[in-house]
Amino acid sequence: MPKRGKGDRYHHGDLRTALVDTAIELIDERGVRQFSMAEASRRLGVAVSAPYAHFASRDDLLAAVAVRGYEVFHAESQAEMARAKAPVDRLAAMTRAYIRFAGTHRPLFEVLFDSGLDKQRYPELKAAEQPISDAFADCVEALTDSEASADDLAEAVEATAHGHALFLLDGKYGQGADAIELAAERAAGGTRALVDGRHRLGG
Amino acid sequence: MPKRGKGDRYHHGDLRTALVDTAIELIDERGVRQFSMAEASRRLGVAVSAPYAHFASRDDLLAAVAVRGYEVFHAESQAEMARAKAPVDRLAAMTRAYIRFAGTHRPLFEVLFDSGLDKQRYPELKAAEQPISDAFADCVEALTDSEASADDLAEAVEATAHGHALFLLDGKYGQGADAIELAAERAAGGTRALVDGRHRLGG
DNA sequence: GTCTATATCCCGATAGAC
DNA sequence: GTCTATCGGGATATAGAC
Repeated sequence: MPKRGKGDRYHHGDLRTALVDTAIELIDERGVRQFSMAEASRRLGVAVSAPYAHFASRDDLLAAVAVRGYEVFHAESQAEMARAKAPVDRLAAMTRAYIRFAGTHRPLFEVLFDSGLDKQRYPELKAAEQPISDAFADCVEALTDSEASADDLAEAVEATAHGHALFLLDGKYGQGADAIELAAERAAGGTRALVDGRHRLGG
Repeated sequence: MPKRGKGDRYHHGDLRTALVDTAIELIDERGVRQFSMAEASRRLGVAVSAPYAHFASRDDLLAAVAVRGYEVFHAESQAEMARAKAPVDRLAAMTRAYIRFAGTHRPLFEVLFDSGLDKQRYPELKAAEQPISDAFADCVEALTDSEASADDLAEAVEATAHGHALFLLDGKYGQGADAIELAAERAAGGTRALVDGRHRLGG
C-alpha cells in the first residue's frame, strides 16, 4: 500500500491514478465547481506542481474522470438492461440505471453533466459515450415507427431521466438509498408513461 | 440616464438596482459560477467595496436576482396559461413557459437552478416561489384523482420540463429562437404524453 | 517525477477616511 | 454611500534544482 496521511509524501509512481481517485473524492465532498488541482495536491501530500507532470491542466484531469464515468455507467446500465427483454422494459431499465448512477456515483455524474467541461475538445470522451448512445438508440427504435418519432421519444425519455436525476441530487426525494430507489421508480414510471403516450409527443 | 462607460463613476444613488442589472449581464456572459462582486464593481466603475453597502454578501445579491427571476417567470407563465382552458392545455402551456423562460432569461434561470444558493436561507425566495407552485398544483390536481397520483404527475412533468430546459441551455436543440421553440414544443408534447399515460406512472 | 519557489492572477470581505 | 487600501485566502501554471 502506498503511504498516505499527514506529512507523508507520495512517492510510489502512480500519481496519475491517485489523482483521478482523489479528484473523485474531493468532488464528492465539495462538488466539481470547487474542485482544484491545488487541493488534490494537498490531499495527496505532493507539491502543487506535481499533477502537471501527468495532466496538462485541470480540465485534462476532469476529462480522465469523465471517461471513467462513462465506463462505469455503461457497465451498470448494461447489467441492468440484461434482466429485461421487452423493449419498453429495457428502456425503463436504462432510465433506472441512469438514476442509480447519479445517486451512487454522484461525483462522476457531476463531472459528466455539471463540470463545464467542453466535451468536444476531448475525443476520448466522445468515444466513451458512443456505446451508451448506441444502446439507448437501439431500445428506442424498437418502440417507434419512424426515425422522427424515435428522436422525439429518445429526447423525451432522456429529459425525464435527467430531470429526475437532478431532483434526486438536489434532495427532492430525501437522502440515502431510499431516495435513490424512489427516484429510480419515478423515472422508470415516467418512461413507461411516455412510451404509452408517445403518439402525443409530436403534436 | 446615469452615466456609464469607461472611466466613468457611478454616483447616482441607485447602485443597488444597477448591481442587480449588472449581475444579470455578467451571468449572461460568463455564467453564475463565474460571477463575482469584484467584476460587477469593475463593470460599474465603483470600488470593490461599494456593493457591500447594499448587499452583505455575494449570495445576498444573487438572492435579489433570484427574486426577480421568480417574478418574471410567474408573470410570463400566467400570460401563457391565460390562453388555454382545458387543464391539460394549461399544464402544457406552463411547461412551454418554463422552457421559454430558460431560453430567453438564461441568467435568471441559472440563478434559480444552478447557483448553489441556499434557498432555505432566504425567506423572500420561498415567498416569491409560492404563487408559482400554487398555479402548478392547481393544474395538476384538475387532472388526477388522488393526491398520490397528483404528486406523481407533478414530479414527472417538472422533471421533463427541467430536463428539456437544461438540454436547451446545453445547446442540444441548436441556438437561437428556433431552438427555444423546438424545445418548448418537445416539452409540451412530453407533458401531454405524460398526462395521457399517467396511469402508468405509479407502477 | 517530484521538489521548492515563485509569478500572476483572482476572489470576498473589512477598516477607516471623506 | 462611496472611496482607498488592505488582509487573507484561493487558484493555475511555470522554472529550475534534484
